[in-house]
Amino acid sequence: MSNNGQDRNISSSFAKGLAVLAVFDAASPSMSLAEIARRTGQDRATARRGALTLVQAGYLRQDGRMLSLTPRVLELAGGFLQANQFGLRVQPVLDHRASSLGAEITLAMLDNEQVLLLAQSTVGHSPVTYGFTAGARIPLIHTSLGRMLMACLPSELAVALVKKDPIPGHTDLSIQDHDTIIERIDQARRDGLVVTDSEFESGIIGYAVVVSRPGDTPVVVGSSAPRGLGDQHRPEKILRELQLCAAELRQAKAVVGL
Amino acid sequence: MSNNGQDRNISSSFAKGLAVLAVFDAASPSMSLAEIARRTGQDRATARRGALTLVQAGYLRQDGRMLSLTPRVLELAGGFLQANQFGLRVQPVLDHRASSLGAEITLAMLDNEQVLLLAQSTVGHSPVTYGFTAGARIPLIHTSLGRMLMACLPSELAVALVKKDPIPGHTDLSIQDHDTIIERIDQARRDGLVVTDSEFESGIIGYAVVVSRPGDTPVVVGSSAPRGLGDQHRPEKILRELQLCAAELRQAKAVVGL
DNA sequence: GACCAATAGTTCGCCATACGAACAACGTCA
DNA sequence: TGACGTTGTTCGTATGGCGAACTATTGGTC
Repeated sequence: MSNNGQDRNISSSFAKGLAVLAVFDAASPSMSLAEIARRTGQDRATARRGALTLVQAGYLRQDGRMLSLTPRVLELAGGFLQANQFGLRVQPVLDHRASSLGAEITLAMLDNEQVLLLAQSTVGHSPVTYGFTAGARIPLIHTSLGRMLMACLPSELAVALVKKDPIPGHTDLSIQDHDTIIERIDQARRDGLVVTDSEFESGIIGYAVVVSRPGDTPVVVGSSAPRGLGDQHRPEKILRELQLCAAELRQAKAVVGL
Repeated sequence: MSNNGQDRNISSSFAKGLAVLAVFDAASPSMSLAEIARRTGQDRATARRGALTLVQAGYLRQDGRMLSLTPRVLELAGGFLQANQFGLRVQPVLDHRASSLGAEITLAMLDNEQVLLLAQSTVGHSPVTYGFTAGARIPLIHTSLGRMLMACLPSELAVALVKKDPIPGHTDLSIQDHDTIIERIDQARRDGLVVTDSEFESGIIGYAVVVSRPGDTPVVVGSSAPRGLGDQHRPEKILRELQLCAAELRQAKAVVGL
């Protein structure tokens, strides 16, 4: 058979190998060959070839039968971060604002129907630390960042995303109803900001505002604070600080063409 | 011919594709197909298949004839960072110490005969900002981090690294003589610390100390300050703070088995 | 510890797939 | 305008990857 659906321009072996590399995430930092095969849906032999190639290239490390990522994968991300001048243009803004605010600020965008964290400020004595880092992924539906990102999309796309999967419940305050969530997203679109309360982690209030200009790839910044802190952490102050942060990022032309 | 040197366990197409992904660095954030082919030493057609596969997988973005990395590559690094709990164990230590010190602190290791930056503290009002980020690479020979890393290696390995390439001169104070550099590395091994002056960037003094335990993969922390600052930035204080930082990282068991 | 079952890792013949020479499509300088 | 260097794309061929079959390892039961 001459051409059974495969594009001659795409290298399927390469794509399968990439899938092996991508399957390592926070939930499974170290896996056996069989596990990799299961998670990628590949034949064990195929997964093996991919993994051994990654080991030889230095991206994967083999301890007995377990495989895990090596620091070399950072180099791949480093290319992106330096190309977009994150160190010069993004991080200083996040850090400065976070220090005025006294809480972490996170920069995020949409990727693969999840929230992809791009950068994170780090102030010394933040009251709340999740341990999320750049490159981590968090859910769309029940986070302030995710809601804000969906609000940047055309309405029908956002609706499709919400209705796509059954909605999980992270806490007992997680909104489970499709229509209520869509309504919140619409409101976020009108307001240009989002506040969520205890929907992803109990007792934590999440805030988010838009960074990107309408039409560009959606990018947002957000922050979180435990419920019931003193005057200093009033929602208005946090949101104002986030707006300032977003404005500075826009001005620095830091997030163009992501 | 049955087996002309190729290992049946390694997928050469995958390895070539990875080379395409890895060729994007700070110096060339956006490249044409022909340029990728040249830099990877691959045939243009091969480079094209690799690049198109990366585009389809979402790691590369095509604007006209230029290709550049997408934020999705961060996800790969995210897996590593989360697996090693950088957000929880490393970043807070770096940030806290950096804030006492009033200067950035960088965590680094050896990769591919260069210094690979693993993590970087971020204090709001640092006097000196290079804009380096995690995943960036800097030279071995003329940086404090690099010298300290080489000092962690068996002597003959360090010597081999120094003698391998002709030594570039970044500034007019860069040491150009093989033997002098080897001597400095030996001294670093004895002292457990390194100080360099203006060898990589003029007017900047670099400091570095070891984090890893002897026998483990070498990991170091370092900092830099412009020459001629006030009392607060005396070398002793910086080195003491770095030693504290290294001790805390060891205690947090944060950098085991990299 | 001997047995078995289930699961994990590895080999090898066949054929789908990736290689690269050849071709086409731009630019661009004389 | 025509000749040339450069870049992107096609297609026949041989080579490298697929996966069924095999072997090794783990873990549970008597």
